[in-house]
Amino acid sequence: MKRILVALLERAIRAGVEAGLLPATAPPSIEVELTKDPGHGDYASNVAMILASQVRKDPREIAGVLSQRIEDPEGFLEKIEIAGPGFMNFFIREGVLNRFLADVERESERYGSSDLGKGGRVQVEFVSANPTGPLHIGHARGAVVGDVMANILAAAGYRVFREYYINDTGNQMNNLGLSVFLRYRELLGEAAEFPEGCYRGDYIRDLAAELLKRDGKRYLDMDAEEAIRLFTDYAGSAILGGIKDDLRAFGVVFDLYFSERELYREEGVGMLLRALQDKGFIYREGDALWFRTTAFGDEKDRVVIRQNGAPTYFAADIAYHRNKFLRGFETVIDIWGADHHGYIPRMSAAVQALGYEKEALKVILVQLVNLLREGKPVAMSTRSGEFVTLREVVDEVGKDAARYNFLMRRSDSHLDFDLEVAKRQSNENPVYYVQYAHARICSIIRMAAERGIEMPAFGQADPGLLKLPEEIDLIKAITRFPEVVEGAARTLEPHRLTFYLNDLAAGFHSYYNKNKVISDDAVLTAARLFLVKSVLTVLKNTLKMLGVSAPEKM
RNA sequence: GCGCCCAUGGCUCAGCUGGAUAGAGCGUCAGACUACGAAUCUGAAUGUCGGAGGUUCGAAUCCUCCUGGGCGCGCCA
Repeated sequence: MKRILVALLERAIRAGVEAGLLPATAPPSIEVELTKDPGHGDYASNVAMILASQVRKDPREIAGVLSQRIEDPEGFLEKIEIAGPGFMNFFIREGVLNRFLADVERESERYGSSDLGKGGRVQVEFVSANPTGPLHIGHARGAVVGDVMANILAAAGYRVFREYYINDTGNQMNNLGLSVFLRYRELLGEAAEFPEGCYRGDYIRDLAAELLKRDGKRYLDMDAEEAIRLFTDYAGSAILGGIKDDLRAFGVVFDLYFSERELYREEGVGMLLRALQDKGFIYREGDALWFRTTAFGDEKDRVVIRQNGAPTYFAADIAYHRNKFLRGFETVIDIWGADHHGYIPRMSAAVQALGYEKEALKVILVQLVNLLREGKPVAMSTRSGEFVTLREVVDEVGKDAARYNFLMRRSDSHLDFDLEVAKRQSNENPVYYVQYAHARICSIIRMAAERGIEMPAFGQADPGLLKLPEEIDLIKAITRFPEVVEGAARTLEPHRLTFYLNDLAAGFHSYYNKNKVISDDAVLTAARLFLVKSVLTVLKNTLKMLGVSAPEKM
């Protein structure tokens, strides 16, 4: 409906310009919104005021010109009122909105999808935690945000690819191998000092024990460096395997786990740097190579090759991002912890230096999660091994509650996650509110079937009977869904879905408590069943995008 | 010190990129099951949108300054 009104307004503006009643300025982007107050009609637009400010005329006069020029051959509109400082309020004729329920029936599980992305290829890279330990609660939020963002983009018509970057080289991996090796020696009775930077979690000891059981004590006789390398490989792949399992249990599946080691094959990083050097972005100062990121607005230049000849993390990351674009992605979305925000300018600089548009790289920052139990903070520290793992959270509160909770705030704001509240089956827990609406509708449909009432198709029901204010509101909410998905895709804000879902469920619950769907009036029953079925479809589609189950009973 | 983000009822947060009287949930108080599922609903109270200026028909939203918080400022990843 919104789109139709925008089109009508566009045509009216053009007509006004042609008639010489409006000057031919750049047409503003036309906005139409649902009204909050029924006295303002169903939809309202502020175009007249925008136009007025451009041409210095009375907005109400312009609104008058526009509303006279609006052609409405299909008779959507009851009337247009000009109100306040120059709003145009559209009153939709009774029975018109109901027609849009046919869209829901026709598109069914695809309702809400659009072709906004026009098949453009987008890569979403997320989680990307070092395989030095199991995923913890902090990673969980990024995992859900990335996964759902990918779902939203797919629904909005993009071809989406999910990727996990495995940071499997460098000091941290060495420390992992060393940590396991030290535990191994400890198991064999050798005293071990744990240097700074080592990992102390129980899983380290478990890995050491596995190696001991499998291969005995032969690593003791080996050159220590060689042994640590083997331990690193073993521990890294074992931990990565665990990470994959945990993610799968959380409903997060990647198209590709990309190993950083790939980048070093065939001198990939070196060649890239030479290419950048040719473009003049690399210079030598002292024994190090620097990247001139300041050319693109970074506050200082950054080292890519250290004095000791080793590439920095940044160097590898440049190569990785180039690799992404070479694979044909037009847009690359990275999901990072908010503490990495300072890294954005240099990554953006790198992308531009490689010759890509600044907008080709988008970064979603995800803030930290405060893990609570009954309102009290749970202590966390990776190094010491005291942390609540993703696996434990999923086991304790369940996938649905965990995922939903992580989407209840915009991702760049802090989130309190209370384990006790999340598993409580009460009104404090919003997942159930939505799932309950779904289950309730399923229950109504079951009841109808038991009474031998057939589920009507759109053509069989008389949607014109749906004229209660709550029914109109529900229909409006349903027609809003595709816009919500588009909005979430455009702004990269997955939390919009949970807010929408909550609204829709509230609308339904309220309606349900006031009105009977199934009654003696067969025709009315058919119309209402159709409405409720439409709500069900939207609930189901949204929950699916969130990766949350839609139970038929609970 | 410099840079980025944030500040909205008692608490936790939305606010559709400048619109009409700032909205939810939780908590509090008062109500609703002989009704398709009460994990639900209905109603009530609570706000100088951190403060001060500015931009304009119009500001929670944009600009400047101040206060208070978070984060970043490695040849770490």
